[in-house]
Amino acid sequence: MSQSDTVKRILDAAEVLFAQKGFAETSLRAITSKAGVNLAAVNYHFGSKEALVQAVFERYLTPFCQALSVKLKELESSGDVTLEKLLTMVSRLALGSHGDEPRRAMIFFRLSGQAYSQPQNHLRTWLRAHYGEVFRQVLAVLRASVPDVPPMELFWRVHFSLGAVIFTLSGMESLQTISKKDFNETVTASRITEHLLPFVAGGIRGGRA
Amino acid sequence: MSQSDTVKRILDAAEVLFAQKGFAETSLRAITSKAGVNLAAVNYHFGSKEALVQAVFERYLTPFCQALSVKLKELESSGDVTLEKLLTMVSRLALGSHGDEPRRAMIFFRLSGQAYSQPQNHLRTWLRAHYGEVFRQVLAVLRASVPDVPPMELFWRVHFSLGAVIFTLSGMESLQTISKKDFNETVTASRITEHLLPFVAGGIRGGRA
DNA sequence: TCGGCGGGTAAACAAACGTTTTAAACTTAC
DNA sequence: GTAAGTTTAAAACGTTTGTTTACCCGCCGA
Repeated sequence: MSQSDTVKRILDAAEVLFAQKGFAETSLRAITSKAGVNLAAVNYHFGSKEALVQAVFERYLTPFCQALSVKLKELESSGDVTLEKLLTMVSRLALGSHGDEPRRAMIFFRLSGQAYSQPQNHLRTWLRAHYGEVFRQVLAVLRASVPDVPPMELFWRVHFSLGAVIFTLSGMESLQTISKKDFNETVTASRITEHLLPFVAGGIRGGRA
Repeated sequence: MSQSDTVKRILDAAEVLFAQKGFAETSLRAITSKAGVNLAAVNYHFGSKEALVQAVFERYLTPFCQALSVKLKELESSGDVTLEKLLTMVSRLALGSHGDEPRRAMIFFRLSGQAYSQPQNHLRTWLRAHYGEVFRQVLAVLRASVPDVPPMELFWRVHFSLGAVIFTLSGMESLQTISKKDFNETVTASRITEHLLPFVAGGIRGGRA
């Protein structure tokens, strides 16, 4: 078994388990046994459990943010930037940039939800330090797309929207049950997004479509 | 030291630490040492750590839900139920029903955020079993207040709104830093609510105020 | 006065955790 | 072919965890 293979298998197992049970509740032994590698391999390749967590996010976010940055510049240079264009672009990227769509996207959202609701902010500060730049780029384009909304209002509405998105998508499975029972509708990430986009757009604009 | 005193001190310490560091990351030793009681007292009075977590929520939610149920009936019998009336009623209750306003409300929101983002759903199913009834009451009144919104749309929008509320309010402290720096505005729960209510109302109505 | 009983405590428990150490197996280069 | 370096394997390390045990104290009814 080559080196890169072991690293990849650890990351694959880790991201699934972290999304399923949380960071603190997932032991290295569970990860390595699911990955079919030795326990010591994690500390050998990553140094520590916390570094493994970061590596999981890194493998996810780095390509995503690069693609986002490119698409963002495309959109900006295209001339007319509307709120809807920006939102659909971001959501398409989040849902479809990874090959096997729904499974992977779901894991990504659950990880994000975990990262943000975790009280100790080691991970959040690390994320901000590494990926804050792209976030600011998106925010700048967003601001230009709704020039009527005052900056502070926009600041708040963005956070409300983020909450709606992450919270809903990371809790998708439990919603699955209710939705199936009450409305006989199967829930997928893209299905949710259809409902979510108008909600966010309306919220950002401030109740006036 | 009387019995109720020990139980109360454990609950007080536990709710603060749980909100600060999360359930899994808070040890019984940390709780008991903060509370100034013996380690074994937790298992003696509550049976297990999980039962303690439930007890913390129970002490919070039971009076809140009772008050909510009363106010809800008041509102219903008053005749004209508007969305805004319902939302301000709920938010006032959540913010002000506990004596020492901001500290306690913040802890409550952080605990809710933790409960909902926790992957294993022991806690969530327990909460639903115990307090789902009041939630359904609110939902019924809400539905009556916006008769134009189809049930399934409303279902989704409620969850989006819940996400916005819980996510934002449970991450208040980190927002504090940013808001202070960029806008020189101190963040309180009630201040957030001023921004949050129009956002939620707009979102529920579906972009049309 | 005695006996039991609920509340409280110190000490110990087994289990699980992240991490480190040891050595064996493999790859690579000369 | 052998030595150096890299990766895997198994075992043990020292902590920390939630929980349990055994004992002590003060009280109340008999």
